Amino acid sequence: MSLARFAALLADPTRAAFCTALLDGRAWTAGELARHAGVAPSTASEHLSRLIEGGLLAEERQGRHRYVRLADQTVATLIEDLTAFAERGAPAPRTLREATRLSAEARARTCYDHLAGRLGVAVADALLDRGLLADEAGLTVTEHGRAWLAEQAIELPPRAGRRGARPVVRSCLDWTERRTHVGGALGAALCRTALDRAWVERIGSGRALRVTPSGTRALHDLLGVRPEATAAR
Amino acid sequence: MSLARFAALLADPTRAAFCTALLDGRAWTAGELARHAGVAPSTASEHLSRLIEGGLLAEERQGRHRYVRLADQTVATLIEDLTAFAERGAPAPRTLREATRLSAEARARTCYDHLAGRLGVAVADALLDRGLLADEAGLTVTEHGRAWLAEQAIELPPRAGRRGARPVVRSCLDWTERRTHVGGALGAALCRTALDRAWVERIGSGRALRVTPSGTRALHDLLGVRPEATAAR
DNA sequence: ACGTCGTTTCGGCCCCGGCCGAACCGTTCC
DNA sequence: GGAACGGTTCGGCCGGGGCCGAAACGACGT
Repeated sequence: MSLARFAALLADPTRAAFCTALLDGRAWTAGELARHAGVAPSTASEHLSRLIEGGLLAEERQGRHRYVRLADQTVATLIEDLTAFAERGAPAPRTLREATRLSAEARARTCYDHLAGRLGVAVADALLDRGLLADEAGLTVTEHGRAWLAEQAIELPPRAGRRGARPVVRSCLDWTERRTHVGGALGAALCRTALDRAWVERIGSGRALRVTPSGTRALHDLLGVRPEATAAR
Repeated sequence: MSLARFAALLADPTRAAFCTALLDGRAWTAGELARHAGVAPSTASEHLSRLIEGGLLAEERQGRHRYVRLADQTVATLIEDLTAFAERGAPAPRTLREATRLSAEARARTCYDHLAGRLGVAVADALLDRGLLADEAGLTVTEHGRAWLAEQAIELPPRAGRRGARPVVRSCLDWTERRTHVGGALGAALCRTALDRAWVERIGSGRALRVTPSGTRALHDLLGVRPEATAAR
């Protein structure tokens, strides 16, 4: 596919809205996306087919539902990068609602399937500070780190690290912080754990997260993440 | 600017052709681009205005000429990334001309203002092997490296490394090799030196480079780059 | 001063593609 | 079986935007 044809997939407001919504890493149904973007179901259906055809989205049919999600992490990164570029130098948001959403996402959000925003960066820093990760020609999990993960009962997928599977740790550049945070299978496992154990919870239907009181404590006790790092300003 | 409006800039075959051509890092005139893309000068003029308005291109007026180039390195990276994504899984080129061009670009090419392709990766590896660069939380020039650059009379711009100026070394992911090569002010200086001293020369009007015999010798003597790394296959 | 050349502006043409509603299909629930 | 529901297909409408040619503009060379 040519560059132009590919870019055209994201060049429509409705399709762009779909992709932005899907950045939360969850699978949405066709109807949810249609309502979210304010178009008729028939319109949404055609858009989804094109996005899937173009390799940006993956679908999963269940009964009468059509679930779609971003095809993989690289798509999520690409869309975040493009958005960051498009929005650079953008004027301050004009509505309070918008300002609140942006501020919440800057504080803590999901980036496809892992943690981003100040929370994501703080966790990455903590893992490096404690020697659980090392930064030598790319991030790697240390021996110490493996032991810690086992201790915390944070499980990586069985095939993690094998040839062909997704890398265990992948650094991912954060557009709000301009800092790297932890992606890859480890990033996904950490995010899943944080949601499962109610360290964080989703705010509304978007990508923004709130760190719960017990989460604040857990992150501090386990990783030394300072509460200020993720508190509302 | 919204994601959709931004993507729309690249979603037109003519504008995409302009950006791809400009990936060679040089400044082209409006007329050259028009002929290159096969459109009327008036059409090209409108496209250029939109790309500049959108921050993708920078212009410089000289007399009756309008020179344009990519706005900066981040734009070049963005376009290379998008192209790589769009072309993933693309079938083998259908024409001999196309196959030749791709193979030449994979061997050695410019990426905006520095060296890429197998040549770029080989040079980056050589700099690391010889301890002229170190990879510690990002690439940095070592003491040894500074001395070597001075010895070779390869000059960095006076403000290099100062706050606000472009970083001295920036690793840049190569889409053909899936390996990092050297960008930033150092990458630009190395590329300029290689062209000035006729270690490499441009093939035709594109981004592809040929390593000259004296270049092969110089790269081997100075950096230990093996001739096979950049010879035609 | 005059012609040439690179570029820009404008008017007008035309097609691509996004949108909807209506009809249809398959699943689920009663 | 029938009704409700999510999703899809199709036909038709409509606007945006890419294209060109004509005309104008400004720089340059003679």
